[in-house]
Amino acid sequence: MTGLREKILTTASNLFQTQGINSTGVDTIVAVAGTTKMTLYKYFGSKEVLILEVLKQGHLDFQNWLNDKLSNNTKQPSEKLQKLFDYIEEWVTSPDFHGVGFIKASAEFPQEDNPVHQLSSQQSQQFKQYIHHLATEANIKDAEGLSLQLSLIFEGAVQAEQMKRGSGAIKYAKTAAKILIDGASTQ
Amino acid sequence: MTGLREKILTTASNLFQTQGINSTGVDTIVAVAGTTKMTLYKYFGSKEVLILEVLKQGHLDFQNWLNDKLSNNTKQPSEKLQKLFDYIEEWVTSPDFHGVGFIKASAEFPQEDNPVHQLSSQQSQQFKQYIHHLATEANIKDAEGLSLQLSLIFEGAVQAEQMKRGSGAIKYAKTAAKILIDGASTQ
DNA sequence: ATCACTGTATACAGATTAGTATAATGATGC
DNA sequence: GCATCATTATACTAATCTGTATACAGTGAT
Repeated sequence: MTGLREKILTTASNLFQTQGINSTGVDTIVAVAGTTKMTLYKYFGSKEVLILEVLKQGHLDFQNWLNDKLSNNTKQPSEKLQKLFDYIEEWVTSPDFHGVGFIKASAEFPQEDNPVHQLSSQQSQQFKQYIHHLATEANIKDAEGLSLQLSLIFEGAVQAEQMKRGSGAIKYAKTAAKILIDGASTQ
Repeated sequence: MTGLREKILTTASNLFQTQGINSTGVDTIVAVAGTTKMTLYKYFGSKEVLILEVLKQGHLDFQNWLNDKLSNNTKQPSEKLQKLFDYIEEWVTSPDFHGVGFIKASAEFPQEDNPVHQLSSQQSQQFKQYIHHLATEANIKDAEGLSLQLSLIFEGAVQAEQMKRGSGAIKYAKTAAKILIDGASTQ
């Protein structure tokens, strides 16, 4: 049971979030994680691989958490959509919230042929599709439009919350989501 | 009439947008701008100063453009709010749109004590206040809430449009804005 | 005890970065 | 013709970065 790989992953995730990805050197990561570069490069062949793994892990954690919450606490499909932003608020305001990786990563790696950009773009679409899935299950007519709008609000709120913690942006995002969902439901 | 300072500014702005700020070296900027580092450092004391000037210029350009559009094409205050996102769409889809600086900058410089982060955070707030001003003039009751929601949608749409050009995100943002404005108006 | 394995420690290579020092160029005005 | 000024060209420093090479320490199994 090594645990070192995970230690490096979470350390890198935190540093990327607080210092930025490009501004965080490999030396800093191993120093904070309490290991050496040799070990890091054994588990992750390059810094780029490490970045990709951090993104994958963060996305997986979020999706699993959200899916569990919705599965356990709601029964009807329409309820899932309604409560979506309640759980997003819970996630964003939780003390161990360390940002949404793909939003920052796409800003730091804007070139479309870059693997990091491609993964974060893909994750962004994946999240939008998840909302789309919830919307169609809830019998929303314009599921495509609503899911795009809700993902816009999500990204905007996370961006705002990242920019200034405790700004309350997520609260207004929640009410905006409710309005848009109601509007799309009675159509 | 030098023009060199402006040439460096616009070149840097384009490169920051397409390649990222941290990924764009000073050597690249002067090479593309067709000048030398000596000249760049004469006009801008450091790369950080250059970044700040690029942000200031971009924000100024956007605000002037938007303000002129609203002043010339609308008469009643409520009309301004209604047409806000029409002009934002025009701005975002224009061929010389090179992104919204403060959104990317805050992602690349997440540390709150960083001057670049502070400026971009300040510009984000300034834009929100501008919407707040439009909302109060239009006699919106919860102007604070609506302006926050609209700025969320704005940032989300720009983020999405930056991530994938021509994604159509701005179209759905526009209808979302209309719904939220109407909801806040009849309250 | 020896072997295999994981991780440490440290030094280094090679590339890239921001920023500076110095000399040369070219145009303008007097 | 001469001085002034902005700009260029080029070389350099010093720091930082990713990634690697090498020698060493500890641990567990047989």
